[in-house]
Amino acid sequence: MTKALPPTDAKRMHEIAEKLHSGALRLLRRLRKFDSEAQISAPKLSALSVLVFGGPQGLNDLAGAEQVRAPTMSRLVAELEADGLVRKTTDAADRRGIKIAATAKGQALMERGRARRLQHLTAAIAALPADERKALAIAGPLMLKIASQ
Amino acid sequence: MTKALPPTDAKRMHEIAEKLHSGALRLLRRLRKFDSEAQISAPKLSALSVLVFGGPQGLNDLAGAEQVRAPTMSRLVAELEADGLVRKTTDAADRRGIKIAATAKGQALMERGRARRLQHLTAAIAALPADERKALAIAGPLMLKIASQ
DNA sequence: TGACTTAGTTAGCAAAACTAAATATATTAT
DNA sequence: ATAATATATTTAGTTTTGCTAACTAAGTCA
Repeated sequence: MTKALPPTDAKRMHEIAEKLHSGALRLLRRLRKFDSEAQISAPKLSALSVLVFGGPQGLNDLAGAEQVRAPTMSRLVAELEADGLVRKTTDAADRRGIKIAATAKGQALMERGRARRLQHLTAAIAALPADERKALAIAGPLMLKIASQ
Repeated sequence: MTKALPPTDAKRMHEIAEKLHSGALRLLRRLRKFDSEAQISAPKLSALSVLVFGGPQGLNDLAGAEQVRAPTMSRLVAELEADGLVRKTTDAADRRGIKIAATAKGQALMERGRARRLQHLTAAIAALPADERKALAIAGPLMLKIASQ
């Protein structure tokens, strides 16, 4: 069952990608369980999260990011705005467009969930040997870099 | 703006956790955009994903994992079953329970999305310098380990 | 045995998500 | 100026989600 020959470069890249993907997926899925308050639906929470972690953006961009049609996102944003979690401002340069941004309240909401997740993740990391911790310390910023390419 | 003193251990752990968390989050959010087919609603896709990547399980476990009540999951599973993506078998040992498992069709559906995501991730990884790639190769399995604690 | 617990389902209902089509308004191109 | 395009919203409708309460069936306990 052991590999007799060294895998090709392409194979190795793919294997790293595979493991990274499933690792990230499973980790976040696990941490998600510690969220449990929020008082806000999944689609709205997801949209708010995009705004908090990805910065202010227009309606179509946000709809695209969330893979919904514009009217759907328009409603979600209106509801988030009614809850005081988001603010809409008309773009001065192009006055058809709006800029949707998370309010302090919206950021605080995401922050509370994030804090709970981080509490558990921090504990897990603290229990690791130093070399493994080191690898994770490098990997975090790297994933971010890949994500923003 | 530079740190005059070395941060405490607790602070370092927390910072690693922070970066890892946001890195994983942003990376997956980015890769998610390459999904775009599926033809299945988000709650169902998420449940199916749990089954494919987490293995067969009972209704209550699945409901817990997805943070929904049992009746809701019961219906979602029934719909997935009607689509041939999932199979229910009664547990021989405890005949109240059922075991819900993804079918080959269900696995294939997830696999297609996964393949598209991996294609992009592999390309990004291949473009990295060797040492960074190395860190990611270690981080993937590590995140998985943390997730399954 | 009979009472209790556990796993899952069914029924009925309210809320939410999502869509296409139509509309208002601003911008760009001819 | 006029037509075409782009951004966002409203309307009107369907579909899906998700809940509680009530139920069936199987296991456990005393």
